[in-house]
Amino acid sequence: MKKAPNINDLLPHLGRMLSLLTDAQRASLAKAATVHTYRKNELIYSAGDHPEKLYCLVSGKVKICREGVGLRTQIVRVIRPVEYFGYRPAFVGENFVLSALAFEPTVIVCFPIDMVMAMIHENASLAWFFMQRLAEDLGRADERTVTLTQKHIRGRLADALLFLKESYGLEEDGYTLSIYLSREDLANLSNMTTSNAIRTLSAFASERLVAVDGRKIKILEEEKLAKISRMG
Amino acid sequence: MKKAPNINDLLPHLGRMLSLLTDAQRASLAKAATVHTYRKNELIYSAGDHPEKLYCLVSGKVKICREGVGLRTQIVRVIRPVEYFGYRPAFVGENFVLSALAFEPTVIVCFPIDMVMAMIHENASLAWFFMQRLAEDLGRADERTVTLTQKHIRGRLADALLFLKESYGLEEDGYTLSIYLSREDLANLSNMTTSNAIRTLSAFASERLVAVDGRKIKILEEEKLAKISRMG
DNA sequence: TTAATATTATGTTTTACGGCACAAAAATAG
DNA sequence: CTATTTTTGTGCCGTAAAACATAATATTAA
Repeated sequence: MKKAPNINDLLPHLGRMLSLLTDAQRASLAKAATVHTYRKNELIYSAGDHPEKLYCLVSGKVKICREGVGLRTQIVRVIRPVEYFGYRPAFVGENFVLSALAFEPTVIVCFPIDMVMAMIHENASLAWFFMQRLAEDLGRADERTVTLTQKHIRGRLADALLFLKESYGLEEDGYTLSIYLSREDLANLSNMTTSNAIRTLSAFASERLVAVDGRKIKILEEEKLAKISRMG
Repeated sequence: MKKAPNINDLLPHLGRMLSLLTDAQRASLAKAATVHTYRKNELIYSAGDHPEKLYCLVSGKVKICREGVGLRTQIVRVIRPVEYFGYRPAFVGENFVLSALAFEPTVIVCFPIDMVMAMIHENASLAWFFMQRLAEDLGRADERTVTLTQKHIRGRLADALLFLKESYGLEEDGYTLSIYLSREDLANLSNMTTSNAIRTLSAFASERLVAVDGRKIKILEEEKLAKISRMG
């Protein structure tokens, strides 16, 4: 039963951000909102683009990536429903530094970022909302830097697996990660080569820490993975 | 001519943050403000502490550090006058994750963070001020992760040197970094061992990219350092 | 002053991990 | 269905950088 995405249907599902607005503000935003759907691996925005929109992920999964030295891609963070993203560069008058891509079929609602910023300037609650998001992201970014620079391969992969569990949760069986990603994505998330992601994941599988079936990954020994992550 | 730090003398030097406040707000903050001086390497706050203050660096230099795996320290960012710091954890109800230490003799003005947060909730301009700081820091943090994970030692050290120039500037001669730090600090900033920081700095010196005299570092070939940084 | 400690410097060894080559399997196209 | 491309899986090799060892200086303390 597929329905065409309709803004008015989606508005009730955009989290508590809208509830922080005055009725007038909410009405203007709703009027200016647009809905977009993306296919697997489709680009949402690209590093270098001028930011015009505030993005809200309604359904699907999104990765925020950075091209590093010599085309080496890093997955910097991931977005789950219902989260807002893509606002940081606009706040500081920069173009996008990171790119956003859909992991899987995805629906996004966009608002004009200038309109949102104008509202932030006259609505401290709204400002507070985005401050908290930024503060959370900054905390995670600092954490991530230490993980990626100081932990060894096993620690980094264990970290990535637990991070995916935290971010997107498990399927009904209580074990299987509900995101299926390629070994390459897994490598980009844990800052290693694809070969090493494959190798290390196999090692985890033979140690019965995880069970792997294609792109399906079951987390069998969360505690032991957490320990590996802590030890480096 | 040494004068005891006096709050009323310092208030005019706390940047434009105070100008965003109402007269009443500014008066309350001024009343509650405290001044603190720190000696070289003295701890300002420590990871795990409960955040109670907003810190404003009036004079001196401060490093924000993180203890990683097995006591390995990273310098995550540095603070220059007049910058505010130490507010992120309070915004998200966490304890400090990072520690702050004085690089050199330092004067700091503190405000009760609860009072500041209350003002943020009713003053969108103030909120906007901190949002911008967070957005800038987040951008730098993402950038830094790529640098530290993907660049080789020479690139990372070149990066650190240019970063120090950006952050604290040069002395009157137009070459000498105005911050003098130990090789260990330099290593912690560029995520390498002290030995490698020493070795690589010596290499830069023999290539006439920098001139080193103890802890005094002259940047001779900024362009070439920038190139080394870009190349990885 | 001498002693003790911290910092800087350099050489040697070890190793984690990237790079590469090449199958095997799976997905996609024609 | 077969052909082509993409993804996954393994093995081997080279090397960047950590680990370790040990001086040679500074710096601080006594």
